[in-house]
Amino acid sequence: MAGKREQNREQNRLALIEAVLDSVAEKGISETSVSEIIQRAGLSRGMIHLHFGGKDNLVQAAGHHSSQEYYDGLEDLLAQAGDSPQERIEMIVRGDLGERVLNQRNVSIWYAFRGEARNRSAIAAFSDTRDARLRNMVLSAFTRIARDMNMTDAEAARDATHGLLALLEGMWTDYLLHPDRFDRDEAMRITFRFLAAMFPSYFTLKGAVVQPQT
Amino acid sequence: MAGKREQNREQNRLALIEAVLDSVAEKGISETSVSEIIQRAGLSRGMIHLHFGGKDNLVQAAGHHSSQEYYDGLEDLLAQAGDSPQERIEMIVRGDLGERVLNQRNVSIWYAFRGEARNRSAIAAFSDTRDARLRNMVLSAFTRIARDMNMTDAEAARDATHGLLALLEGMWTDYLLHPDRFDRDEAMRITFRFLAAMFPSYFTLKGAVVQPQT
Amino acid sequence: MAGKREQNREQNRLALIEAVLDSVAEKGISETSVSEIIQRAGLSRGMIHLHFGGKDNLVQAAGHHSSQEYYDGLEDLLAQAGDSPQERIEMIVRGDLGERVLNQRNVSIWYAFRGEARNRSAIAAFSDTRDARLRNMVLSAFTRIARDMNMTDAEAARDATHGLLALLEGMWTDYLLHPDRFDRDEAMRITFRFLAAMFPSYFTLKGAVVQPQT
Amino acid sequence: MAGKREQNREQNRLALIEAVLDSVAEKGISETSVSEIIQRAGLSRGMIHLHFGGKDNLVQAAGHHSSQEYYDGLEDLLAQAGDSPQERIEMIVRGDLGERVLNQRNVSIWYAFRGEARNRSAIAAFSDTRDARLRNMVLSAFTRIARDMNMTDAEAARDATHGLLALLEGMWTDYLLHPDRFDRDEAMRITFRFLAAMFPSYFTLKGAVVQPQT
DNA sequence: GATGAATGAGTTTTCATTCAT
DNA sequence: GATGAATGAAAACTCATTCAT
Repeated sequence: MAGKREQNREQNRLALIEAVLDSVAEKGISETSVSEIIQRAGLSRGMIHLHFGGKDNLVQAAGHHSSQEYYDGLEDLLAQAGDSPQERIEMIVRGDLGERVLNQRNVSIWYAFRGEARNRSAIAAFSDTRDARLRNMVLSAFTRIARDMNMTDAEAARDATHGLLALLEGMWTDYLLHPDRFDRDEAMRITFRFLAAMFPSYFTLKGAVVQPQT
Repeated sequence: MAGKREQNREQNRLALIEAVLDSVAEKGISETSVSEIIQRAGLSRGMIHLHFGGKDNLVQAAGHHSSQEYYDGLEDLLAQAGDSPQERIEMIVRGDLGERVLNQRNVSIWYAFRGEARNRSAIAAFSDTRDARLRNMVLSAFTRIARDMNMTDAEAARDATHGLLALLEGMWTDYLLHPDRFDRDEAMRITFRFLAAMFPSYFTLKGAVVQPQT
Repeated sequence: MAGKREQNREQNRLALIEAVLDSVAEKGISETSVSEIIQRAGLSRGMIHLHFGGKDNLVQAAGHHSSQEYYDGLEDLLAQAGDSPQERIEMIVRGDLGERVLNQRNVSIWYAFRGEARNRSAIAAFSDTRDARLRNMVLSAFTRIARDMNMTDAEAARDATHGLLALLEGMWTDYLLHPDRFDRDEAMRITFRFLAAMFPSYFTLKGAVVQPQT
Repeated sequence: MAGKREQNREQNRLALIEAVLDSVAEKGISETSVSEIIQRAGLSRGMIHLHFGGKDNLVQAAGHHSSQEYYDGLEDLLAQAGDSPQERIEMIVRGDLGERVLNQRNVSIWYAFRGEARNRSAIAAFSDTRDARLRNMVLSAFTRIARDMNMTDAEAARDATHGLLALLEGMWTDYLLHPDRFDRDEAMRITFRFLAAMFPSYFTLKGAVVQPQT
């Protein structure tokens, strides 16, 4: 079996990354030691330096991996979304606030990495390109809606984009600080309330208005 | 002179706290070592244990200090605000997005502590009690507005509170990740756009509507 | 073809030995790691243990190889030398200070092994047995000269041997410490000056006096 | 006692250096680990990094120290030497081959440091200035002798200097490789034989001719 | 009270060796 | 036979804390 070793190699790389993410989520970055990582991964000490050349690189790779997973998940969802702009936006909101993405582990990891300038900037390069794509998707959806509504306010679509994404970010922070009392439905309702207030015939408290607006 | 000693004591305590905050802002929590702190403060190694009994306590005190400063600043602003609920809310928004509060140092510190908060409950603590006070101020303002508007939706005020605070949080995250391209006026406009959409006769893109609504 | 395999085997052994010598010359013994060696040799990690049973054995073999090369070269030269004792001595001097033998790589290797020799008796060993042969060649040449000169001083030949070899050693050290400013001709002249001073009618500043002394 | 701590600090620095030199002499550089050093010095692990910032720096400091001791010792001797050039040269020879300087420990250390390019070049900078001073002392002594002898050969004094120092180096190598069979008197006799051969009325097999030469 | 040299537990890193493929 | 991923003992280094001065 020729590929087995190669396959195992990749498996171990991934096991280390997952171990880092688990540890970061549970104990925080500063308590994520090499010993902690290898114990969780059930691998040997030397492996980290073999595959990543050092702990720091591994931690960064883990940050990269986590960010990649987030964007991949979101883009998967969008591929399934309907064509109307409001449906696409609804999909993003539901994705971003859904259990698969917004959960204790992810939120802890996300904030842990953001907490230190070092990791922040290391991940930023990659994250920003993906973020820009997401931002543009939202922006083009809002632009279509604004055009449909014959809105004269040139900044409305851009502000709505910026505002929606900021609101979703804020929900994540909420979750981080109060995971016990966080209410997913409430977060969703608040978000749609914001959308409904800005684009009344396109959104309701429950989500997108799917029927075409006459 | 006993008073002078006491005064010096307090000065040193503060110098250490500020040194921690500077270091946390610049290097992050995990690179904020005792050596880093005393070098910045220009004080001796033993000082930390003399005044705080250990590094962890000092870091915690620094976090506490930082959050206290934030809420103190906000309350100062509120003391100057008009009586109307929309003015009080405007004051909070302007305070939260103003230069004095929303700047690189503060944002870095805030996120650094949050990144570790999950694991160090001691750090998490100070974020909470005060948080409730701000939340209640906003909630009571929105409740008054909702009552004025004869809103039937029982959750509107609570949702608006939650939404506004989340939006502001999101703006902070924006600033954290892209301090260079952050536009304070845009953030303000977006926030008021959200408020204006929900409470049209109380807010405009520019801020609170101060005149009484007939 | 069985012979080809055998040939390849020998090729790999040699490649490893040369890689060790290159690394020792450039980086020193303590920085000559297995990784360094296999990278230079372009062979696999396991090869070292396959052929030599471990790194230490390989390093020792490399030292042995290097010293063998030195003595082989010297004996080649002597085979070409004239019969007279002064010619044989001249040959040794020219060989020892010539480019083929006295060059940066060799000197670095030589001193690197000597630096560790005291502690690793295995390394010390190969420096010794061969050394005796060289010493005896020189000694017998000087003994013949001393007898020819009717020297009464019983120790003269032995002292001359010891002195000449020490002088040559000293020249190597000179080269080691200042390869840039080392002057091969000067080294040669000094050596022959020493010989000419001790055995005036057998040596001049230029080398051996070849004509028979009446 | 104000200076006691400072004094202790210096004592510990020195203890570490001596421990390194002992270990290098006995076990060689590659087996001189931090654990080995602190055990010999009876000090704590952290001390090395406190005083020297790392093992490498300590090892280099030790090399520096050893070299300094050598030159200091030699210069002390010269201060006691007579005025005549032959007496000064005799002093250098006796110093260099005497027990205080030429002993197992020193020779092992000297060659260990020379064995690796890294240490060699690190010490070279300092060593070379001192070496140049020594070399000049010898050169000026030989120059005076050559002038006294009305020697026409312009290079004689320079060659004698170079040759003498090379010969002494060679004796050290001898000692390194065969500490058991090394004979200090023989080394001395050979060296003076070389000097006597070149400057007959100034040196004998026993040393300098002190009486003025008519 | 203040200092900063000293400690040593705990962390990251290196690297010769092993062994499944 | 050859490979190179995997191992883990041992190495270097960091750093909060202590305590003699």
